Amino acid sequence: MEPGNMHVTETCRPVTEILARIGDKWSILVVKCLADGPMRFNELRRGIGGISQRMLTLTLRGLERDGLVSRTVTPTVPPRVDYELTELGHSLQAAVRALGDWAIANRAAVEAARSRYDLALASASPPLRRTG
Amino acid sequence: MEPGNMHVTETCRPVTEILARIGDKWSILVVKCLADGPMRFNELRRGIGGISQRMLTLTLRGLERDGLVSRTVTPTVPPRVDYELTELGHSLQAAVRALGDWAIANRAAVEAARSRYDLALASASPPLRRTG
DNA sequence: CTGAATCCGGCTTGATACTG
DNA sequence: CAGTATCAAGCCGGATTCAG
Repeated sequence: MEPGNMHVTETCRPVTEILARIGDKWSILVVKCLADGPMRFNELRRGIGGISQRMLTLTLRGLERDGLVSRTVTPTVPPRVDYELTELGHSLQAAVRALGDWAIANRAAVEAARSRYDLALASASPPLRRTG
Repeated sequence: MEPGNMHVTETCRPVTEILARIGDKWSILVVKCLADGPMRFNELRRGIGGISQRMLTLTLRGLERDGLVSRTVTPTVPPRVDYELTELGHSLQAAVRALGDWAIANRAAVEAARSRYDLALASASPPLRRTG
């Protein structure tokens, strides 16, 4: 297996793995949200919108586990917990931006392709569709 | 909602969408596999390894629908179908590479963080864990 | 305020069998 | 070779409830 001829799976495993982490429904949103600075739990919750308490907790735990986010507890009477992007987290955010740029730049193209595909399908596949 | 203060969800929706497409279990592998040139169905299947016929079909359909992959049928006796990255697909592949580079560069750091986290958890959370 | 525990429905994935 | 159809299993995510 010389370089340049290695199996695709080899080259991709890391990508697939990181994608498995940030490819879920909320991680990216959380990371983006934290990009501007530390935030508290419910601040994040509101900032993201639509995320359940459970999923925010789960997402945060996963991110923390992988060293992307740090969690700071201030044991005041109403407990205060701040989440913040680690250096690793920030570097990831930067890498993700490339994907974001692509997404923004090509959003229209993708949607157009999608429409074309769906339309072509609709006028071809339905059983017994005739010209009349 | 002035720029610079727009809701995170706004900025991220495109990213989340593209992530929903390529964030599944196989899309990235397929795209990477096709990066080197056109491939036939079972070629891809072997090249990826571990993917079921069904999932390859589904993944390919999705990619084709979004204009990332083109499908060319040659109606010979054993049918021949070639899949190829479109220009759009290639551009995506380039964007994804940034993420891939990050993943490769920081793989160790992530795994280390993971181990640390799991270890810290193991020595703290189990009910009634004592020093003895 | 932050978070854990539980219950549950749905989507995604996979195994298998069948078709052209 | 390429693809579809069907069915079962598992994980994900959401709502709700309880706790420190």
